[in-house]
Amino acid sequence: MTNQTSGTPPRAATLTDVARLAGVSIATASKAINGRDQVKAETRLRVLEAAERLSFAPNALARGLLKGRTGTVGLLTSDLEGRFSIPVLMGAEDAFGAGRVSVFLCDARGDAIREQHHVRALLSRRVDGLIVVGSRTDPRPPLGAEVPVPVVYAYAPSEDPEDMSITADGVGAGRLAVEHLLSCGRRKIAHVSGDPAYKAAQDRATGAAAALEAAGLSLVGNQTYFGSWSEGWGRGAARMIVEQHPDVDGFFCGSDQIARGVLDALRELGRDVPGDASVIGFDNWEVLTTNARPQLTSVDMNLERVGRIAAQRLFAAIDGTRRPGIEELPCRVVTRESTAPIS
Amino acid sequence: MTNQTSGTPPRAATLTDVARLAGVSIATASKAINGRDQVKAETRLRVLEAAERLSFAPNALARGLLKGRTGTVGLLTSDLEGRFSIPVLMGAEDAFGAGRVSVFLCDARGDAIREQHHVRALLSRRVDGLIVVGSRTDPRPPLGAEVPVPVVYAYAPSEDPEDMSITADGVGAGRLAVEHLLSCGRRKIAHVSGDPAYKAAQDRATGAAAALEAAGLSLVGNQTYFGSWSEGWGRGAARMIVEQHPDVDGFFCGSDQIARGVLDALRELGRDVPGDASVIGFDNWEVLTTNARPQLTSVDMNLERVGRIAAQRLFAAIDGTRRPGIEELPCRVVTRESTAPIS
DNA sequence: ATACATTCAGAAAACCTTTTCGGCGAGTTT
DNA sequence: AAACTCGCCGAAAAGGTTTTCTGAATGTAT
Repeated sequence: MTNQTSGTPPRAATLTDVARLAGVSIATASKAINGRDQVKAETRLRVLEAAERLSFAPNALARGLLKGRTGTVGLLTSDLEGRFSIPVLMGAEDAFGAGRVSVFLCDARGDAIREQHHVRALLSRRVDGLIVVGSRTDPRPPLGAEVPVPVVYAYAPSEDPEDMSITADGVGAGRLAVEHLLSCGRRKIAHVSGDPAYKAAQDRATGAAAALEAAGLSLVGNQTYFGSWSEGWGRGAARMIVEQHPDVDGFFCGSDQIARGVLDALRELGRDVPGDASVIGFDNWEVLTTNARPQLTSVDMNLERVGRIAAQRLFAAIDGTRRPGIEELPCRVVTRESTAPIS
Repeated sequence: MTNQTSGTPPRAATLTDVARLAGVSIATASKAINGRDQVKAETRLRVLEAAERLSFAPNALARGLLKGRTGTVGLLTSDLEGRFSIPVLMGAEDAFGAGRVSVFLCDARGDAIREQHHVRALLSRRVDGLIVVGSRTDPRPPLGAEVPVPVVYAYAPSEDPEDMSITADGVGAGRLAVEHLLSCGRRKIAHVSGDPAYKAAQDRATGAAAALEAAGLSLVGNQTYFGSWSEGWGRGAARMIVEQHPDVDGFFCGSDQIARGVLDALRELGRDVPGDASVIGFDNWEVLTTNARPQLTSVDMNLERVGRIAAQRLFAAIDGTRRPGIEELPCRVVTRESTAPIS
């Protein structure tokens, strides 16, 4: 009999069972198990043995009911599909797991109604706090004032500056990327980005322009080439730029997909990377960066860290230390073969 | 005042509050809210109004404690990193969300110790059931007989045939892929796969061989070309195969990454796809398939469906209807530009 | 007017744990 | 021997909900 349909008791062991088996009261059993004093060493041992024998696990519901804290949090994501939520979620899950907190996962799939529904369900389960994970860095409407527990917004900050938000520093990322290209000796740098409706795209462009200006330079073509976040756009943009500005020697791409397209186009145009031009991508998406030819340098937003910090802020808020405002975490450049000093 | 630090009561409304406001007993309030009879229509209305005013949400902990059912399940994944767990997880979350069940997410990161720890935590929270999601189709050791709630294994089946497992039909998938190539009129079909240590790789090879045999054919080179799941291997394998078997006209690839490599190599060798050869990938990973040139036909394992069905089976088991055994769900071919009848 | 059925509201128990407080017995002091 | 102190255990309450059962009030039949 390997499964639970057979003889095993359908009911999990309770403290009463343990106490009875150990021959003590439930009060004593509780104290023994929770390491309180007021209990003789020998008695404690008896209780612990009994608990072991019954594989007793204290009922977290009862405990939560009593203490007013459940040790659970809600993780509300707007789309699991996209690749940005997942790392944030992993970071948060990681941080909570270490703190004996369990995580409720809800996917609202970008639907406000569903989101409200999930919030209600989570509150009814008496979560101690909430993390709301978005898929873009554009600010989003807050959940509403009705929520009686602390809320932290991750990646997508809240529109309300009084809320707690953790996100990635897009402007800084743009600066970092360009500075990296500059440090490779590149001077004719083009910026191929995605949909200009994304705040992320605008921020990076701002940072890139700032870094160039600080070096007394400006973008090739005096503009950011906005388009879509796809390989196809990367290919098209690269061809166009090379034709119009044959002296281009650096590409800052808004995503790794775009960068893959740029790399492909450059190869087909007979331009060597990184010999003739350096290319840096964005997102540091392993499957794209390490399989590229050459392997792609990319900006990593440290999304797991965003998730971890969000978890920490939520912890603090639950303990009474609220720190309102938007916290922008720095990104980092992961260097691979596609960027190198001019040879 | 937009946040929860200010005036709002720190305590959520309770049934007692509602009852007091409505001027009835908590028993009556409970019955009114839960739609039981034994309550005059007019009274019910008063109670519901009061509940609304206080934005009352019944304490799920108390309810769970009382009824012995919490309406929660645990979703135990071995790695969130990999791209196979996520869709399964989404499917399950979807199915549960619709059934007013909340999901605890735990990532064991492939570590058995951490897994045990999470199982204990979940049992202590009195989940009604457990779904264990793996990242490979190789059977995995079961959780152990100690678990007093139903368990369903998803994607990675349990080694114990008495457990409930839902996975994808690898053999069938291999057959489907080859049949699709055959239906395009291809006769010289090569199979480029990944790490032969994966059961998935073996199963698909088995299915592919069977389908060819049924057509009186055999694989190009009379073997599956095993390697790694990477683009690099796809490129290398394609070059080798074209050299040794110039008449090859179909490639069944073990992953979309491999397929991308194959496509790249074929283009560089001057072979037109799908003119000279059809190429089919595996996993139907959007970012790879739709950005490929030409867009890549691929086998989709319907992983969301795997997750949904797992959730349904778990539901049934919780309600007492256990259905032991491994259930292999069919895959499907998603046709794009890279496969077409010989022109 | 009496016996009875019917409708609706409330009291109380149960779920399981934690914590406070009272009490009992043993050992110590004078 | 009396008065203490100290260490250890158990009774009981609290937390919020659901459900059963009792009881009160009203309406109906005789």
